[in-house]
Amino acid sequence: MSQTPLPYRAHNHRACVDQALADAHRICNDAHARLTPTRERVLELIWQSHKPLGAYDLLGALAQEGQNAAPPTVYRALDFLQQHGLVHRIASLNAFVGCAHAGHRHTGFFLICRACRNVLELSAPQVAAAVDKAAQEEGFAAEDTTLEIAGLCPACQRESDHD
Amino acid sequence: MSQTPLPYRAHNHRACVDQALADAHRICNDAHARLTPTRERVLELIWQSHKPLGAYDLLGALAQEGQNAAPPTVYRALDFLQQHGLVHRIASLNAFVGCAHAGHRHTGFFLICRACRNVLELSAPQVAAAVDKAAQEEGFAAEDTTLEIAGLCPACQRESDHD
DNA sequence: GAATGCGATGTTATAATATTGCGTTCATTG
DNA sequence: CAATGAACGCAATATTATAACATCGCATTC
Repeated sequence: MSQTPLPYRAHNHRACVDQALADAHRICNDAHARLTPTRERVLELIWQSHKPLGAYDLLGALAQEGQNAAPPTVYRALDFLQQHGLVHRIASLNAFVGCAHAGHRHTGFFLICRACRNVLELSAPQVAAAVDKAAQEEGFAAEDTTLEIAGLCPACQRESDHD
Repeated sequence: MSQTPLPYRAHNHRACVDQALADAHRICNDAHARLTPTRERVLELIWQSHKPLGAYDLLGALAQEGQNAAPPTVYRALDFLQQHGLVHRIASLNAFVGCAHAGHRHTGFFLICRACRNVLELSAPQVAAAVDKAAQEEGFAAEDTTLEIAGLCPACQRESDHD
């Protein structure tokens, strides 16, 4: 784990995918959950892309590989992966990304570049704390937080300066 | 209808809807935008419900009133209302709510009760600040923030205690 | 008053996303 | 090995959203 490489930073992508898969195996093993071939393949596709993938993107990729998959196949795999904290759903995009902190408790939080479509997952305790505090002041019992920030990543800001 | 409680607080609902419509008229007037009958009716339906309404809920309501509306009619009205800050889209629900702070600059932020489905919109500067800070630390230029918190409102927490 | 431009609306079709239900297969365990 | 339950295949359908193009009404201008 540690040192998780990020979209905005060059990294050895193959290694990063392998690491994610290895983590997933470990996590599922510990949870007595079955990381079946389809589930693993879906997770791998998501990590390979490193950008949010829609369910039907995944479906298309599986179809190309000869797996005769229907929508439920993909949605079930995604449900499983979400339940085990291996992927996140980005509500504002109807798409899925690999979880950068699988296995850790965290309130994820996403920076979504509208230009290059990369997504950076942060785990910012001070943000989570501010949110919890605001909720508590209303007597609200928070269970699940969706926090997605669209904008421009550093690289794409430079790009748009050139115009 | 009647007596639909404003999220977590009793209030005169008819007056609350009227107020929202009056505000909307003023805001559109100031912006030289046309709050046409369909747009106004959609906004009114949203406020009357006081809970998130889906586009097809609205479509159904319009149909019942004899308006022969197709999906684009509703989506266009919703686009207009969003652009003028009169409604918000709740990404995690694919639904729409009236904006509680129309006309004010704000980064909205929603507490969504999973039991009664009421939504409370907050404008919490300290949360917005924490989010901006975290984004800036990554060099990310934030443009649009989606912050939606699902959980249980105070009333529904008491309900579930009774079980 | 005809011509023009333009925002709003109507209409049809279709795209994109997601779920239900049911029967079958397969791994595990007793 | 039989029973169990999770996972999967498959067909159909539900839900959410957009594209493309025609039309209407109204203000401006000639």
